[in-house]
This record gives sequence, C-alpha cells and structure tokens, in this order.
Amino acid sequence: MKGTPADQQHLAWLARSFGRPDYLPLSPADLEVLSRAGEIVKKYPGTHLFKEGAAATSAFLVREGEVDLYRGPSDRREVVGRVGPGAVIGDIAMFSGQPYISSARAVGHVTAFLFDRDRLLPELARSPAITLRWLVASLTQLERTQRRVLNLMHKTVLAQVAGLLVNEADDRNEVALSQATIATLLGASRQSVNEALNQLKRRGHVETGYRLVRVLDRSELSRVAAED
Amino acid sequence: MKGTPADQQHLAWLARSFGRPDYLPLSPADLEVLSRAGEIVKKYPGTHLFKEGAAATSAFLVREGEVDLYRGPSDRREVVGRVGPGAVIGDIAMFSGQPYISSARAVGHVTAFLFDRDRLLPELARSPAITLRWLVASLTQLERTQRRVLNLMHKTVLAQVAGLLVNEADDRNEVALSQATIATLLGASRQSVNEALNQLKRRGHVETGYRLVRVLDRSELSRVAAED
DNA sequence: GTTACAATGTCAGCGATCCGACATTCCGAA
DNA sequence: TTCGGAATGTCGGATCGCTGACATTGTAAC
Repeated sequence: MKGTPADQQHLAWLARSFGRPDYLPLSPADLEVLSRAGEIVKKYPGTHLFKEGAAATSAFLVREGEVDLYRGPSDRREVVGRVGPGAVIGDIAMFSGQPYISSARAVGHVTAFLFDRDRLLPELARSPAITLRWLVASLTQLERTQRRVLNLMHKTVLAQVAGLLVNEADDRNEVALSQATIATLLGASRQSVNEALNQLKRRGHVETGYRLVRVLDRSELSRVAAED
Repeated sequence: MKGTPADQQHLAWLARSFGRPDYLPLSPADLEVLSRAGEIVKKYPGTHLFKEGAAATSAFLVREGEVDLYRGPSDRREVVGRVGPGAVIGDIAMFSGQPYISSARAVGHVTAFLFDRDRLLPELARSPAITLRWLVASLTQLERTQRRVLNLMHKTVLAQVAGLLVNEADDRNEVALSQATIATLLGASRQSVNEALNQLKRRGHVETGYRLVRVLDRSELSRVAAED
C-alpha cells in the first residue's frame, strides 16, 4: 500500500471489487482448454501489463506474483487495488471493447496468462461452459459491488468496520491488517477507523494488537454492522 | 418513487445500476432462440415476480410494463429501482445460485419472459454467442457500477449533480426530474441537491423549473463534475 | 541493545451534509 | 375557478468524518 496518496485512499476500497482474489472465473482446466487463446507472459517488477486509456486487446490471468491497479496519471496515482494469483484483470475493458479503465503494474516478478481478444472469442464460442462460468463470476462480482455500495452509502464508519471484521476474520477470529489498511479498504481515514475500533474494544467485541484485530463476539459485531 | 421512506433514499441510486434500461443483454432475436428456456408470463399490478430471499430458480426479461425492485420487509420497504421493457432481472441470483437479493413487483400490467434456470442453462450451452453477449452486458454493468462508486465516494454533491445532469440531459438539454428524485438517485438529501442546483443556477450553467432542469452550458457542467 | 521506521492512540478545528421545520410556488383535478 | 397536494426554496442546529499535528508504542534490522 505504500505510495498511496493519503487523500485518495478511498479509491482503494475497490480492491474489494476489482481485485478480490475470489474473482476466479477460470480453473486450471479451463485454462488448458483456452491455451490457444493466448500465451504465458512474464513481467519484471515495475513493468506494466497494460495502461489506462490504451486499447484493450488483452486480458490477463495472474498466475504468480502481485499486480497493482492504478488510475490517473503517474504523478498522481490512485491505487485502486492489488490482486494476486487467480485474478483476472482487464477483461471488462477487453470484452466491452473500451480502453482500459486502469493501469496494471507488476509489484514483484509476475507470471500471467495473456488472453488475446481475437483468439479468445472464437475459443469461448467453442466452450460455452467456460463462457457461462465467466458470466457467473462477473455477475457475482456485480452483486458484490452493488452490495458494497449499500454499505458505503449510508453506514457509519463504525458499522463498516464491524462488517469488514466479520467478513475478513480468519478461522482464529483474527484480522491481520493494519488500521491504515482497513481505512484504505473502506475508503475512510485512519483516525476514524481507530476511533471505531476503540469503541468496539470498549464494548468488548474485539481486542486490538499490532497489525491485528481479534474478534471476540462475532454475532454482536454483525449486529453493529447492520445498524444505521 | 412514492412510498420510499425518506431516510432510505440512498438505496435508490441503485436504480442506476440495478435498473438502468440499458442493461439489455438480450435482443429479440436472442429471445427467439431461447424461447424454449421459459415462457411468457403476465402479472397484474401489485403482484410479485419474485421475492427477496426466495430460491432463485428464474430470471425475467421484462417485455411490457414496469417493475419495482425492493429490499427489506414489506413494512419497511426500500425501493431499489424501477425497470422497464428490455431489462433483465433476477439473473444475478439465478446464475449464482443464491436467493434473490431483492423483491420485484409489477407496477402496472406487466408482460415478461420467464427463464427457467434448468431449461436456460442447456440452451445457453447451445448458444455461446448469446452467452457471450450476456457476459459482455454484465461486465459493462459491472464497470458502470464501479465507476459510479468512484463518483459517490469523494465527490461533493455539487459535482454529483453536475455529472448527473450531463448524463441525463435529453436532446433538448432538459432533465425532467424533480429535485427529490435527483436526490434519491444520487443518495443525497433533497436540500443538498437544491443547494447545488442553486449554485449552478447562479453560475449560469443551468435553469430550473417545475420538475425540470435545463442545461445551458454542458461543457462547463462537465468541468464541475470533474472537480474534487 | 540501539536505532529507525512503522503502527497506534489522541486531540482540536473544520467542512460537508443531513435533518426538521416552515413558507412559498406550481400544477391538475373537481 | 378553486383547492389540495406536490414541488421548491430557505433557514439553523447537529452530526459525522476529514485534516493536521503530535506523542507513544511496537518491530525489526544492524
């Protein structure tokens, strides 16, 4: 998350819609079938997979490494999200025939499968099952984004934080994120998140540590998340 | 929009993502091909096409009339959108195998084509071109929703209003919406919208009338919409 | 262990927006 | 033409979250 201009953190909540790792339309088996629709590419750290505004002729399936998604000119970058293996990026622009809406840059060494539009479409026409799976994935994503908006529109930061903790807690009931990161994900300020966590702590619903929040009372948190 | 609890207006901006009439994945020709996947149904005013929380076994293509989309229990309805002919509803839930996220109720007399999940999937498997078109439509919708979020997150009401006017102005440069409706669409309060319109009026970018806003300087409005 | 950096905790001030309340204006139906 | 509901214009108070500033605490690298 470094380098994110503080005054534009908000954009990054989109990490959760653009870049959620569970946006996984394609299985390895699918990729096998589609192998003729593109090829493996390797990217060095800092290089671009695609740039905002360019004609979208390709989409990428990230296989190794992480990719940052940006918007805006390089001197005024707005980090939109970071995605890892399994994520498909650039497909929206490629399919709808519009320019890329964001830039994608390799964070470390990245291996990705590049889909070439002109080769992909015929292959998809031959594999309706895969197309259907892709459709389902995109609709799921759409639903998630819509739902997210409902939260962001009229929920207080407290409710948003509670909701995020419920969703993000692992099997040990822990969320290993810094408060600054949580703030970025929600599009709120670090201070507001801190204040919200304090409140939850005071009520005994969570404990906080360094880069860590432990969920003590999940059901109570859900209740808080539903308020407002 | 009547009956919308004032304190939940915000939900309704989703009219623009849930319900935009340009979410039209299927052409009449497509429907012809898919005719075996379901059948025509007619609904009387006030009856439901589907209800929130029910198992989603069908999606609907509206052919005549208008349909309201709700969320929440009937005593505390939150109008989410209203769609007309051409719109497809319920497809997200149907494809992802989850319960409907909202209820759909006929406003007037409605004719719709009901897709039965179990009959639709095989037909789609046989018509990859249609599946692909559906995919593209859903991705376009996803992009629109994401873009919308960017606007809503950190733009002032003034900028949002300006943006809406630019998008919504017809060929006579008029927007025939009440200020309350505009507020609902943007998830803002009527008062804030009024204030914003006054400001635009003072600057000479628009004129206002009864249930009407006339755009005088489109380019200037676009500039305002881009601010913040 | 020291040190540098990252993360957390806390405060005051400020701006945008929401809310409730009210007066005014417009439109359409009786 | 009159009348009632809908839409618009305008206030002041209250709230939420942001910004900027700073002290404190934790972590990891040397």
